[in-house]
Amino acid sequence: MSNIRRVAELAGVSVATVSRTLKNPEVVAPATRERVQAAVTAANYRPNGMAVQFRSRRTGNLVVLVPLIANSFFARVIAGIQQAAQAAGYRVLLCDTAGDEAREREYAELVYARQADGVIQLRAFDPFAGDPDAPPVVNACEVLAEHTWPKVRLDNRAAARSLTEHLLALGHRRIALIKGPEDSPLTLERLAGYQEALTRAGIPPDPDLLHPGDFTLAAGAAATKTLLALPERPTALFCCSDEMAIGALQSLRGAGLRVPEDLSLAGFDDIAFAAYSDPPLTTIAQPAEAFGQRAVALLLEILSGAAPTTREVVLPFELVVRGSTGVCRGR
Amino acid sequence: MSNIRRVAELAGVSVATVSRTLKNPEVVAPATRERVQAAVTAANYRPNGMAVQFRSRRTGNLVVLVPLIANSFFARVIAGIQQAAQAAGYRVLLCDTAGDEAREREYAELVYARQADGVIQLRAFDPFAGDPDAPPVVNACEVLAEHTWPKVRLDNRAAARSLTEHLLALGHRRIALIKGPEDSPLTLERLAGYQEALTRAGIPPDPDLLHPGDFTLAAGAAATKTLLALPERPTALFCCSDEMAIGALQSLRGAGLRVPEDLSLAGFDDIAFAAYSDPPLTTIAQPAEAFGQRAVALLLEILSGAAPTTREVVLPFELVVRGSTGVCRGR
DNA sequence: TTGAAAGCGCTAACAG
DNA sequence: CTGTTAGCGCTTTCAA
Repeated sequence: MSNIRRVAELAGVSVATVSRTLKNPEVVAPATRERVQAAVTAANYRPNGMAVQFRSRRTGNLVVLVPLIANSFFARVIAGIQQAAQAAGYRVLLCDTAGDEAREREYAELVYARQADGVIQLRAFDPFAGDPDAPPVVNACEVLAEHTWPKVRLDNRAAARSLTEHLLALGHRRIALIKGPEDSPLTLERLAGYQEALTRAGIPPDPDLLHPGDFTLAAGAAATKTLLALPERPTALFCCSDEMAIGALQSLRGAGLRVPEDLSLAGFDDIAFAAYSDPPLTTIAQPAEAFGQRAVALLLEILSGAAPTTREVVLPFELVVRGSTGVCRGR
Repeated sequence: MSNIRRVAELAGVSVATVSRTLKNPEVVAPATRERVQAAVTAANYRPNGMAVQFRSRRTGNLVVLVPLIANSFFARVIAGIQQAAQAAGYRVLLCDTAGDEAREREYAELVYARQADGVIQLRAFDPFAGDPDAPPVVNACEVLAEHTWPKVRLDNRAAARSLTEHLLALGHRRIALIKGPEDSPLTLERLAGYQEALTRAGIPPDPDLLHPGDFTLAAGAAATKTLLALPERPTALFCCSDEMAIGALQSLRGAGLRVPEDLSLAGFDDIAFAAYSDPPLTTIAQPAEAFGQRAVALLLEILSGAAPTTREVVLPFELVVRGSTGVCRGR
């Protein structure tokens, strides 16, 4: 594979002229330009990306830290990131952190090593904690409220409130909540929204109706079994992810309960499968791809050196009512 | 951020010695080594990755071309790739090709630009077609049979045959097949396995029972509607992906048909949702993560310059029988 | 065991 | 408009 010098020789010009022809063709005389272009073709020349990066001090890479790539929701976020990054000429270095902070730090190191220009963190964790010269980071999806990072988030509290109000409006009074992991900001925000709605409706909180989960199918199924064993069964079940709701559905069937006749069920995320369960799932739709796109936009803004115009983007959610929730007939 | 020169000054040695201390500590005198290490810490020095790559002509990056990141099956393959690459000190540049050949070529270009050392292609397409000095590629999942690339694949034909035989053993004679895209090798192989099983059972092929799809929920639902409208309805439905099978389930419910009493249903892939549908899905389990891991292993082998020991890895499948298939009671 | 020196391939002043 | 020149930060001979 040939280098710029060979092209220069072939075209009978200096390497500087070749470089210019490639980057700023307009400053090169048409005749010269054509000669250089012909030489480029003849030599099958392609600039050495490593040298270009090295020289121009810009990698064109973005590191993305994802809790779990295989998750239906994050997969869509990643698709959005991917698309926006590509459109802007950036590449995406994907790291499935699997909740492992060491691995997360390892990838974050790439920025120190100048292998990437910035980071998109999809989890509420700061791998650069306490570092004075931490690189540019944008925090999306699960957000660290107290941090100064630019954020892209949903109003999870309002969303959870909205869904809970929907269940209340159907006459439900015993509404169970299958949460995310105990310490996750997502969990806390959604729990707050849920409790807010109940309080407004004058319903005292019942800790028995709260159950932690980890957003997976299995967690939803397991939590549901526990909740069904309560002396006074809930009449509605609000799961903090659609996957948990689909898991819940299995346990409900196992217990011989019909949805929504015996018990209403709702999820969160509106993944593709939500519309295909039996019955289709009432849920909160999140604009997953938009999370990715907006995060990239914010990061590129920072990288361009412009004063950051936005510190926080709050994306809209939508309550999607399908067949899994219905009027409370119980007790 | 400091560079190697500053560390050298701080430690009172040459830059060469600093470099050696970092790469080959054993060739440096212990006393010197310690002085250098102290200087590295003091200066908070981290080697400039771009310079290292440039100099050593190795990027440590692998490009992965994925048809669709959001797909439940590919998400698992990617997780496997990610994990194996990380363990070997490689990073993954992920490209969601969305079936767009131009985009695929664009990412493939990264290798020419020395921004990546090799490519893992998860689709049956050669972005380097006709190029004499094409970079190292490993082809996994959907494989281009006629190509010389090392491959990691499933025996799709045997898998489809095995599933079809399962249906035949249950007494089914009219078995419909919802395929993948018409020209995909995956489709052709699975179709061949399906037909082989029918032929062995002495059942003449019926083109009406074949329907193309694109592996999505929506495609499964749509194809099923068409198949149910046939004058003589099939008694079993074999979908080439679990997502299509779950989509099919919706149309079957819509038509008032019970599974498996009125019609047996089977999928392919064994995604997590397959065990949670109603009824749970009979399917072919693929070792998705292993596809990724083996592909990385093959690629690294090539990159290391060793003579390639393996040209093809065929991974095992497993027929998982769940509740969606049952004895044929129809007609 | 260490240092000096020569680049890797490219870009970007600065002259001309 | 084009060429000369000086590196970017690091690795790696080659001598000492």
